[in-house]
Amino acid sequence: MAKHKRDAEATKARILASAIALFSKNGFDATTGDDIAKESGVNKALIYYYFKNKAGLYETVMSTLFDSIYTEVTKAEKCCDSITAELRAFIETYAKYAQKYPYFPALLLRELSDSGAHLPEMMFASMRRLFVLLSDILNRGEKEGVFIKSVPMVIHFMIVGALNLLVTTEPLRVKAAKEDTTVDTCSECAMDEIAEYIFTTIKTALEVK
Amino acid sequence: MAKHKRDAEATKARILASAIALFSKNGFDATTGDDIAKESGVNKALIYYYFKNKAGLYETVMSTLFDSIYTEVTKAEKCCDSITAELRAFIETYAKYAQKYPYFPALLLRELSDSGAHLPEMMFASMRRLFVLLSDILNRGEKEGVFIKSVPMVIHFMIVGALNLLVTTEPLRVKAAKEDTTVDTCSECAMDEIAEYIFTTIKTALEVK
Amino acid sequence: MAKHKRDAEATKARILASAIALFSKNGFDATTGDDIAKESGVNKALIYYYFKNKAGLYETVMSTLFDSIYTEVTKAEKCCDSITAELRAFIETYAKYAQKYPYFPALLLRELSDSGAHLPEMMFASMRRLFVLLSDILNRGEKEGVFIKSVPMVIHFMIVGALNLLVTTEPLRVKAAKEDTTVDTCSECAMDEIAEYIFTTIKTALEVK
Amino acid sequence: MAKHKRDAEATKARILASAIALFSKNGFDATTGDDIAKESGVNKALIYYYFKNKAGLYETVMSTLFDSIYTEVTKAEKCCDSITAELRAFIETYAKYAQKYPYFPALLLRELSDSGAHLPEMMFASMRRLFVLLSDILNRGEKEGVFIKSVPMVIHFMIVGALNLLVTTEPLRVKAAKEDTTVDTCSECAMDEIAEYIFTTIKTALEVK
DNA sequence: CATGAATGAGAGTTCATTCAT
DNA sequence: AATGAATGAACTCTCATTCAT
Repeated sequence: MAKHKRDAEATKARILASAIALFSKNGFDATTGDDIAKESGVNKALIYYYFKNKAGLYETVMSTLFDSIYTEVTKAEKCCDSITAELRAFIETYAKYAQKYPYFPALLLRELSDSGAHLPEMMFASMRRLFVLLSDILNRGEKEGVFIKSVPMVIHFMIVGALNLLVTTEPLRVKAAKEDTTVDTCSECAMDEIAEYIFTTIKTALEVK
Repeated sequence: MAKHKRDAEATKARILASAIALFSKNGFDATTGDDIAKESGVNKALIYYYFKNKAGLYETVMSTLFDSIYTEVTKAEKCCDSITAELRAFIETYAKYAQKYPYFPALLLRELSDSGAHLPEMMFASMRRLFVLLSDILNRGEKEGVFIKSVPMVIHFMIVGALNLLVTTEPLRVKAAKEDTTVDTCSECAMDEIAEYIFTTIKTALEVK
Repeated sequence: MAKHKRDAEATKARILASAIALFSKNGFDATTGDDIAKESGVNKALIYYYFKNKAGLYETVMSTLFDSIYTEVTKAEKCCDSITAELRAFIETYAKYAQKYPYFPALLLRELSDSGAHLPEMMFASMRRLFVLLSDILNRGEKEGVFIKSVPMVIHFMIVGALNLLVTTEPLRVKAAKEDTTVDTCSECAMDEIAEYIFTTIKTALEVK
Repeated sequence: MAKHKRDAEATKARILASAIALFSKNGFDATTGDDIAKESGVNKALIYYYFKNKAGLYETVMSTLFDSIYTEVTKAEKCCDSITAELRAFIETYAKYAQKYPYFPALLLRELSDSGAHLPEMMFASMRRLFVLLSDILNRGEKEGVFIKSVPMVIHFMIVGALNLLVTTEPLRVKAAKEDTTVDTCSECAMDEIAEYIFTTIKTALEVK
């Protein structure tokens, strides 16, 4: 009779995993409680038991993802001996993450396109933490005479904006390439090549000659 | 309430204007027919009379905006005598447009974050036209020996991605600046300064020395 | 500019014709003003100009049909020299009419299945007139010693009920015949053969031997 | 209002019962979800919880009724020792059923008047099963030399058509009797008398003399 | 006579959420 | 911890009908 063993943590995790997948595929509004229940194989009411309500579940989803990317980027950054290498690590890691969890850029864009209306504090803080990481690299570079004086916020958005768009538009770009071969939409570029190219571009622009 | 004047074009335009505003503020799902009717002061059924259904209205909204930006960018580009000036015009005009219609980047991001699931053909075509414009500038620059060989798609997304994010995150960045003064989120940067800075950055990266 | 000549009668007739066709195909509820307007090529508002409202149009449709069948049956009946021939004429004419205007039985059944809730007086009177015709035949036959004493209402419904059902179920019976050849659904019976068979059956049952 | 007991079967049955009553009184289109909800005392959304949608509920209603009548007629038929008695049992049972569930003929007529446009397979099959029953009686009668060769489909419709019309028109006939006493609309005939009369008529017509 | 524009009322359906077990 | 039953509030869309020209 008992369909599922009474393992609170496991159940909660299953709900969360399904929620991540569905929210990123369809967005907040288009994802229903029934969808999540079905996908995770639990009863709908359990979602409310564990996460209070839909918004609460969404918050948890977003924090989980942000924490995860922050952790990875921080880790990657440490193991470098030059500022330039740190910059490359930042871009590479973000790119890898965006590729590994392709739903993350989608969620991020969606969230930002709301002007952060629903953006809870925790998410907001997580986003800032990521920016501070890059900002710090650029500032140290400037002090050490490696980089010229820059506007980190803009550089950050050039990197992150480009990576997010490249990931989310991939299917579109492939489609475009098939329909019109005269325009190169970078439909066959690998993510690490792209990351390297962005790194080179930014480096060229900022480097003290 | 006030029975309305029987001016089809005006009424249709009022509906469209309200729809642009509301879709961009709240997105497709969170904008209801009642919202649009109230905002535009018309009877809800009229929306269906003129636009068949909600999706039809949305499509019209998006095409209108894309046509509009394409027209503006094309116009601006013509009046230049150097390739570099053309690049500057492209970036400046896009920035101006994003500022003039702050809902546009929001809608664009939202649409792209769907991987073009709902993206109708017309919108897709419009997006590509815009990219072709920049791609052409970069390619001509390369031929004339002004620019090094580049990957236009990535450059395009660095420009457009940054501008979109800067516009949509503005309120967030202002908020962040108030809470934490140690990190500069470019909260007081003017849009034309930002455009100029992005132009300089890209130019520096691409210019043949 | 003027799409249609201003011929009141013609326009009214076009509306009526379309209404007959559509009401019979889809019933009262499922037929919309827009349907009728489109089918008849006139503006929707004109329907209200000529027929007050949807119910009014429906009434007119039904009276028109009933008058028409009553006229035909009366005409047919006159040209006979024996009571039995009159009975045959009644059945034959009803059958012919039902075949010629296959929507009529449909409308009639639909109307009756409402227990006459919407049935306006005029229609009710028309229906009764038809029955009186048959009732009179049977009564005279009884007086003249040709027919046994009968219950005209039941005989009437045996005739009319069978004919109506045979007409309306024709497509169904054809379909059934294709799917299962072991049961004969009279799918290839001609309407006049059916009429003759019903006549024979009733005659055999009522005839004084 | 009164929060309801959590008895799924009972609730479902209440919805079904109300739906049977309302669909037959007002037809498919004129019966609203609100009507059914109110009549059955449940929340409107529950209808969709149990029956998916309005059409699904309708289908269930029709199958229920058809199954029920088929069961009754089959049962009645078994307990007879002569073919003639079987015929009588068929007619009597159908008449009884039509009287017991006066909405059934109404629904049937309505459904047929659509030429089976919405008629789902199950209903179609049920209708055929009923006819096969009568067809079998007549064929066996013919083989045994009791009945002359007949056209079962027409006989079936004479019986069923008459019974359906007599039940559904009852209020109309009573009304007619009050308004005009010169025409006998069988307004005081009992259903079993009518059934007996139809049986006698058909028997007289088909019997080998 | 004829039309396009406009409206109000309601219909079917969905969904986040809660209750009872 | 887990579930099926139940609810209320919305939401999209339709349609009969009327208004203004």
